[in-house]
Amino acid sequence: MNRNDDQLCFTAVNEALQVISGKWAFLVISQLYYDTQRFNQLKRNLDPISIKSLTDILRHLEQHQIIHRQVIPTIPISVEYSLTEKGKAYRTVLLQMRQWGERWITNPDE
Amino acid sequence: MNRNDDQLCFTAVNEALQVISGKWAFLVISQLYYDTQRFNQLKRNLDPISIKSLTDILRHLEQHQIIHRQVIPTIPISVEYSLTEKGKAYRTVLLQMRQWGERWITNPDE
DNA sequence: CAGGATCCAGCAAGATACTG
DNA sequence: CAGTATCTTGCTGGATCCTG
Repeated sequence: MNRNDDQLCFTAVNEALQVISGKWAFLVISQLYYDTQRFNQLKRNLDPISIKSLTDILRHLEQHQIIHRQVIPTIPISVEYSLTEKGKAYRTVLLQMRQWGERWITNPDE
Repeated sequence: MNRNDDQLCFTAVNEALQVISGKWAFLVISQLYYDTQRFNQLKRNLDPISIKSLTDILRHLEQHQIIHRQVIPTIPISVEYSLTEKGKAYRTVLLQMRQWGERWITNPDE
């Protein structure tokens, strides 16, 4: 590993940080990993999230192309949210966080 | 990779997220990776950070045992900040973020 | 040099009411 | 069902002044 491999690129890391900024982004991504979900389904699973917070974070993730929003023109309308490839790839970051967390929280003294 | 390897553990991931919450934590960790640094040295390198923001984030990282604070009783006093092992290990998370960022920002369409 | 204390603006996020 | 609109509050982060 040379110095370049080791350096952090501000732009790249910052983009990654913005994706999970806020209180709920990580949980939304977790929810969508295994299933496409509709709005109210997400709301139930993320209880006690407010409608506003949920819509805000969904818009945020959509702008960053982490999730895809598909409107299904039934009556009443329904909207499905799913992870994009970019969003699915983000899981490697979250898994690395989990690893670090487990290593240093569960067994902090080893 | 079985399902368990793939699942995100809320507590572990959340701890990892709290570490880099806020605007400056990531940059402080970057700064300290190669060198121990004193307060004003950090302040210069992180310009335009305010004194308050810097002290806040240093306290925050110290509480999470990411950095170590050592007072050196010279006159005037000087204080050295360095990464703990836990803090150094966090770099794997940031490097994973960099990788993801470079893959999906620099070449978003591949 | 390395902060502590105080004040304040701006944004995040919750509660509530309403709509196609 | 899936939101939008509005109001309100709590916290983040910057500016300024002060200190051992």
